[in-house]
Amino acid sequence: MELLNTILLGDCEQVLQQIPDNSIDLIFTSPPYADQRKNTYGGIHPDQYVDWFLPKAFEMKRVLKPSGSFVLNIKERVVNGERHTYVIELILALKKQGWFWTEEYVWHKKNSFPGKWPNRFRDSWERLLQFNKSKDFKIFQENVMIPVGNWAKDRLSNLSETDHSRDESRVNSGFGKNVSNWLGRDLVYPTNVLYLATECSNKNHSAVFPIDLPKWFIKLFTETGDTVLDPFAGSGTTCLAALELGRNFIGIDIRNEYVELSQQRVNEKQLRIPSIAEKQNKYSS
Amino acid sequence: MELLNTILLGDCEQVLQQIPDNSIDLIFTSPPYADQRKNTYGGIHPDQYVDWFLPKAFEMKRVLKPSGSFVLNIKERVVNGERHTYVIELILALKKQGWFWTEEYVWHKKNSFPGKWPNRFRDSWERLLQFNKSKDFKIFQENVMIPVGNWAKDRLSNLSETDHSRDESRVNSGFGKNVSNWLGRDLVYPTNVLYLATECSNKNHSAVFPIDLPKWFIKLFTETGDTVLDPFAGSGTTCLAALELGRNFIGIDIRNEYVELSQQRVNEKQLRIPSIAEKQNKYSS
DNA sequence: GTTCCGCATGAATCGATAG
DNA sequence: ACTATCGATTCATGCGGAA
Repeated sequence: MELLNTILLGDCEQVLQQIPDNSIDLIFTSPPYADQRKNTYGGIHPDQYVDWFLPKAFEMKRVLKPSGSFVLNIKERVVNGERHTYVIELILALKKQGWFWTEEYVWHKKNSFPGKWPNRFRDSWERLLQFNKSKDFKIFQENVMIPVGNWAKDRLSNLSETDHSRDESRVNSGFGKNVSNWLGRDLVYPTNVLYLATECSNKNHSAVFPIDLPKWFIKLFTETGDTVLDPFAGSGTTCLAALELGRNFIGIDIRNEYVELSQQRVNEKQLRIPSIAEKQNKYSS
Repeated sequence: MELLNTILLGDCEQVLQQIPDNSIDLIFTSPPYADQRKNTYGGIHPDQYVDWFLPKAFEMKRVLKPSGSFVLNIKERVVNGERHTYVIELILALKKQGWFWTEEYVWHKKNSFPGKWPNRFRDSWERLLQFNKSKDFKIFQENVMIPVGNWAKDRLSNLSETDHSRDESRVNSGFGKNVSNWLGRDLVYPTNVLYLATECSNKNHSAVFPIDLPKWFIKLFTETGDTVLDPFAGSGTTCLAALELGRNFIGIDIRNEYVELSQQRVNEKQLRIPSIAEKQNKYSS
């Protein structure tokens, strides 16, 4: 498939039609949040969000393998003093479309957006909704195992560590660590809460989620050589994660500048790490 | 009101009718989870959960003051390999009943229930749904402020500290700490994720949530002398929390052995801490 | 090379002001 | 009255520059 390892320009509802049935192993995406990035994305009104999303989800369901998973990163915004219901309505609508709602993971954000309001605190978590076509989906739980809880203790006793102050501790689900360093230690399974920080000090592009987020689900739900799709690719973080893990990727975005940015980030990565580029060639057709 | 500071026996749908309109400042409760505690509570089938809950919520809405809040601790269970939708359907139904869905807090459990399943990880979080009758509800955000985030940094640079390994730091929302120790330090507001442990070492009763959970919301949404209601009191943790914080409480449970247990726990607390008992007398009518 | 400090930067929300 | 825009608020992170 010549679409592999490219970023495609257009509305995913149309672009997805180029992709064959049952050809994708994992869809990981963070769609534009309702009415949120009005300036850059057109802005979907909360009341119309479900109707806007459903036809796209229909195509996603078609291209996903029966063994594949669909992970949706989303959070409803506050409208008129209360949480809007478009996300939970979307869950019900996707079920009606034939998806199984397998699980709801939580991304507990280390650094949430600051602010103070009279009736609420800072929003420090987002949903990661897992949907499946079949109850018999691929999963590789061992791939995301983490060192047993007392790692912070070991680390802090080693005084040569640079930044004692950053306590990633037991709530950290093993992100950003080279797990191979922990071979020989006891590994345990993580939970359905992922505790990690947003990457906010980016130079040009503002990734809305850290790369460790798609990486975690790519490791959990796919094998080397599988294909990952992000129909709302944005700055291309999902594609980059797939590339770094030796998976194929397909990205789609409706905004030309983001397609170019994603392609550029991916190209840089391929050049910078030849071993990955070689791997990549091996798996692309 | 002679009902104050008692645990009442019966189905809350009926018992609540004894309570006057607009007389409760906070409802904090963890209702029986669908089909979960079948042996001890009768067990409500997931598909009937909303219908079962709604008439009770109607009475709760009647007794709650317009300035009050209703906090519902709940989590949907897995049915047939996927998350059941009764909780999100309940949110929609409560909105239709006239409640505002102000916020969804997350309880991120430090120590979640152990176990291993082939298609999911341990469930490490629960929902804390905040509903209101009015958008102009009482809230005292200062009461739950926590020490500023660089706690770990300050602490770790002080090498005389005994327990470096206890990095509860910023994800800990101040639970279990005596905040008065932090006077003079900078305090910041917490987020909408509460990170605390379950209490697993109970003697006779199995509390489904730690006492710090109701305490946090009692401090946030009520003042001394206000009245807290738990219509599914269970082992009485909410009532105990209210008592310890100098609030009045009303507990309701349908199971006689739990009413007795709650009453016993409350009595012990009143005897053990005379100052609280005195306060209590002052505020009960 | 390390450590420390300062600073910009966010999937935000509310209330006031302006059209 | 209803919608659109703008300023104030707030804090963990990661970067760069300085000691």
